[in-house]
Amino acid sequence: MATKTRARPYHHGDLKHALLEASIELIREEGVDALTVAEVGRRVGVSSAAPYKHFADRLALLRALATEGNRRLNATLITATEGTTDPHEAFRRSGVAYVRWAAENPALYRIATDPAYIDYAGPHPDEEVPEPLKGSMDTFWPELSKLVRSGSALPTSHPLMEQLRGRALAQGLANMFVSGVFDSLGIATADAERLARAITGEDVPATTRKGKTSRTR
Amino acid sequence: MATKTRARPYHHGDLKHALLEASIELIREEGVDALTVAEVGRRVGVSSAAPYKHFADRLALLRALATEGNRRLNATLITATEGTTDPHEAFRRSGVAYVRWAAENPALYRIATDPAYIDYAGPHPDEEVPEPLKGSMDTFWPELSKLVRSGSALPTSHPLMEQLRGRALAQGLANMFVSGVFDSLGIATADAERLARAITGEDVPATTRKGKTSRTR
DNA sequence: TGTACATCAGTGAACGCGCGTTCACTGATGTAC
DNA sequence: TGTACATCAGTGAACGCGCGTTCACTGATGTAC
Repeated sequence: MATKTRARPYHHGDLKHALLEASIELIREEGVDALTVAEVGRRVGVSSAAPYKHFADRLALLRALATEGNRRLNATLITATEGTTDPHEAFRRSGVAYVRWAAENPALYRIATDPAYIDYAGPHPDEEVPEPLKGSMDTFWPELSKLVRSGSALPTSHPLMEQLRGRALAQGLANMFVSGVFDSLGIATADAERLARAITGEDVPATTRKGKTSRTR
Repeated sequence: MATKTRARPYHHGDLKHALLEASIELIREEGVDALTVAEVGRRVGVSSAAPYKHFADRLALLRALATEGNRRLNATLITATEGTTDPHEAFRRSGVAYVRWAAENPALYRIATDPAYIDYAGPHPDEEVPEPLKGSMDTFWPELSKLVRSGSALPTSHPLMEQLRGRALAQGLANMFVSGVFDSLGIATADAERLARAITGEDVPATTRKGKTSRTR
């Protein structure tokens, strides 16, 4: 999709997509606050009014970004669980993948989980339905809602409690990465997986330092 | 509007404190984005330039807010663990208190944990040292940093891993509340504690609906 | 096949707005003698 | 005790800025006949 620097076609071709792409790059480089309609247009090499042909307003752009972020995150989770039949293992893998994705895409992760831009009750009527979001764990939140609101007992071993614990764990760890605690402590992003594994119940072996010649593969 | 008709004293007396207080109220009511220097001044009934006599710029105000938020959160945690000698129980209680505080102060919690406004390596040189922050768990992050960077093994049962797990759990759950998932599902903030307990390993009994003895659903 | 015309996707200038911040000022307070 | 003066805390007007958004426009494309 990388357009070569030939004489710019008078119509962009796929401006909407390009705008989203540029937005993602922008927030990655300069943070969420740097995202302005004008700047995104600038990056794509288009007038500051052009984006309004594809997004009603700034909020619509943010919402589209959130949708795209969730689409990518979800795709990552699905990929991570491929090849496993054990649901427990699948759940753990997706947790690790979740943390890693968040650590690698902090800005987009933030937008994708910001209630201002998403709607847990479903997509906004004026937005396209994010197909892949209708994943396997789609029923989790409604089920949890019903359980809690019924006022019934919440045994620790309840499947929903265990799933919630797993999600909270992953989200909390992801949050730590995104919030920059580790950065300011000098812990590399690459260690996300090690910590995630250790926390989710796997004994993580020592790394063979100095030269990165890891024998254990 | 003019608040009390009492002849306004020409000097406010404790404007700095009043500005922080007004800021907290403002973000609680209208969200973090609504926080502007001008609006805060307006709320206190003071000119828009007045705050600059106490805060160098907008960022300094935000940082002071973050510091104050952490001070309050930490005080809450300390209170929550009073009266227990069992460190395990103390840790769990502080986790529950953490989630509850975050659920009740979402906007302030956000600012207080935003890396843009805090510095995990210590307070900024131009800021006052937040005394109570030097709490009991002060050594956690440095210790974790040393452990991870040493590249040594990370057994699941390692005390630091267990503490990190607890923190991630609390932070994840807090995040869920702050991010509004539960709100949009109709789960009341009051249920924060029940969920937090269930997740941290306590079997939570059914609620006896006071006043609402409805079995009919 | 060519022509006419509707529609689409961008342009570029302009706007109003509220923000952060500065500045010269003034009214009140503290203090030295 | 009073007086003089430095310092402090707040005022109110003003500024430049960049943002979001609108608007009349134009160049390119699609389509009916």
